[in-house]
Amino acid sequence: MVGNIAEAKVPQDFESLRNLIVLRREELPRRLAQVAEFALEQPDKVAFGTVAELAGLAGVQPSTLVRFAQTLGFSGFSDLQEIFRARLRERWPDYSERLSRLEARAQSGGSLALLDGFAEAAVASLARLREDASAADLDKVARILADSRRIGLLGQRRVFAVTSYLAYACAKLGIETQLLDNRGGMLAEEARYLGSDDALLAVSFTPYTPETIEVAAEVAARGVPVVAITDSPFSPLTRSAQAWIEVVECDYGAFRSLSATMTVAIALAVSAAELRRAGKRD
Amino acid sequence: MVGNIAEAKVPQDFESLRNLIVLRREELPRRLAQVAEFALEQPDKVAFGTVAELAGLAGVQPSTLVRFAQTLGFSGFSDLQEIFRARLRERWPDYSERLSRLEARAQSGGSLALLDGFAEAAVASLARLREDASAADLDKVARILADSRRIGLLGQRRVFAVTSYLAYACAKLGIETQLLDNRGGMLAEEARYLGSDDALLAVSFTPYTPETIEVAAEVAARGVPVVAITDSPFSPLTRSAQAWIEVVECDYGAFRSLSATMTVAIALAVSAAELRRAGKRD
DNA sequence: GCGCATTTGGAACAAATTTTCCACCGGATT
DNA sequence: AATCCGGTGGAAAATTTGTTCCAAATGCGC
Repeated sequence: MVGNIAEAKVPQDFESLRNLIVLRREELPRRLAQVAEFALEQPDKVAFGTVAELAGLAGVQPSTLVRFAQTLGFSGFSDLQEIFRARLRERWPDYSERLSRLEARAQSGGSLALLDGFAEAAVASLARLREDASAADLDKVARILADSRRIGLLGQRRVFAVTSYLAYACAKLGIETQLLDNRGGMLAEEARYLGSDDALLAVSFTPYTPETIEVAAEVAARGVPVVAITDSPFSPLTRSAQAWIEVVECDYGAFRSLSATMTVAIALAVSAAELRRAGKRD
Repeated sequence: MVGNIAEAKVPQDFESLRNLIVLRREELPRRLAQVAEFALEQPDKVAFGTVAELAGLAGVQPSTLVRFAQTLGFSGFSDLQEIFRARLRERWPDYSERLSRLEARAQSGGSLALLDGFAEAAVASLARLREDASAADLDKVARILADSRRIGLLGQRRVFAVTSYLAYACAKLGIETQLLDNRGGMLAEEARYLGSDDALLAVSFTPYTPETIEVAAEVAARGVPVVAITDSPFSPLTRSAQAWIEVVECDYGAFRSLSATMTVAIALAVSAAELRRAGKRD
């Protein structure tokens, strides 16, 4: 007989697994207790190792590991290991899963549920942004923007909101901008006035708007510094850009959040303004 | 022959692996490129999954994964995977260490610190939104928007980003809109075309843009339903609006976040679209 | 439009890993 | 002191997993 029939349920997350192990530590036989200690001391190793490796590290036989898992109520060692792996994977509590659960709820109801969903997606995007943001990239982009006389702002369709917001913020910050808004279909002409002492900030996400890509490429070819905010290193924008920032937004339903992008945008604008002020003082 | 003999060396850490993949993305055949994108988008999954699982997720054959690894210079998929695992292992130094790193970079200044600050403000705004949002108000506004033939979108200066985003989203959702963008200073004239079977969604925050207030009042006086997103019950917009939603954004430095407002906006648009669809079915 | 080279899918194969099984050990009980 | 019983080690079995191979498909240049 393995384990105690009375034990309510097998733990599904690391927290409860840990509690269970601590609780039963006393009553476990010698070798199993040895495994218990090892597991709690080296959870990272447990997540990655094979049974044979871990058995070696813990100083027991492979079969003991399996027995240990079964004593805890798992069907085998693999099931137990999955919990250790999930712990590593879910650095911040699994957002994709929560989002899909929210999506289910939204079917049933009302605009509040929708709001919840979009808010959740926005928070997730922001969390991911803070986790992944690279200081080097941000500084590089801000530097280029700060050193330019005037900044062209290029973003069509969904991200036009971002560039128009930037146009407002930059105006407030005393940075000269030109919002390339494709008014009258004159995007290419609007971009023509950017010179090599100016800069272009291009924003585009999948599916990339062709005009944005083309104009960015054209401008870059003319020797104007181009920087970008985009969603993947494979984005066609990265070919034209001297520096770029990667922003991955989470979707909810058919719509993607814009919060992380807006946040990056405003941070860049303020950062560039500060660099300018610092530069002027010299 | 797999890969290019000339390629100097196989990457030993995630950073250089990432660079290599980005670099060679262009010249890779279709399926291998597909794997490349998947790998960079879901590095966590790659770290733990088996070849078969990952092949399923990436939408390719198991053999393609192996080929991908070999093309990059690894002997097989397992070698490649080891790098993804190492990344995950090193990523979790400690929880406390990560927190202090966040603190440290806030102190250190630079654009990362700014980004953190703005992200923090955005998250706070979103949290507050979810606390305070009233289902009744949301539903009422959505209802009015759903019942209108066409929606006028009014928002100047800082919140123009919100209305222009709404114009995009509504177009996608099949809702007819008119973006009142004050082009050529013709705001009042643009608004004149809204009739009593249309609706106006006005957005304005302190300090309220006078034109927005005036146009909203004028339109309301003509019997056009007006709804609003604003920041206080005392906002002048609430006088003209049949229903409104209160959104309080947090500032960081001199700039206020827009995340909560954008989130409310998109939720309203989708909600209105759903109500319309439900209505049409009757 | 034809032939070539490259890429792709899928199945077969080999290696590795997990799990099961059983004999043996050691301590407690009668 | 004999016996019983849970615990343990190790090896064998079963399963899973990574890799290789080859035929079909695809794209490309002539």
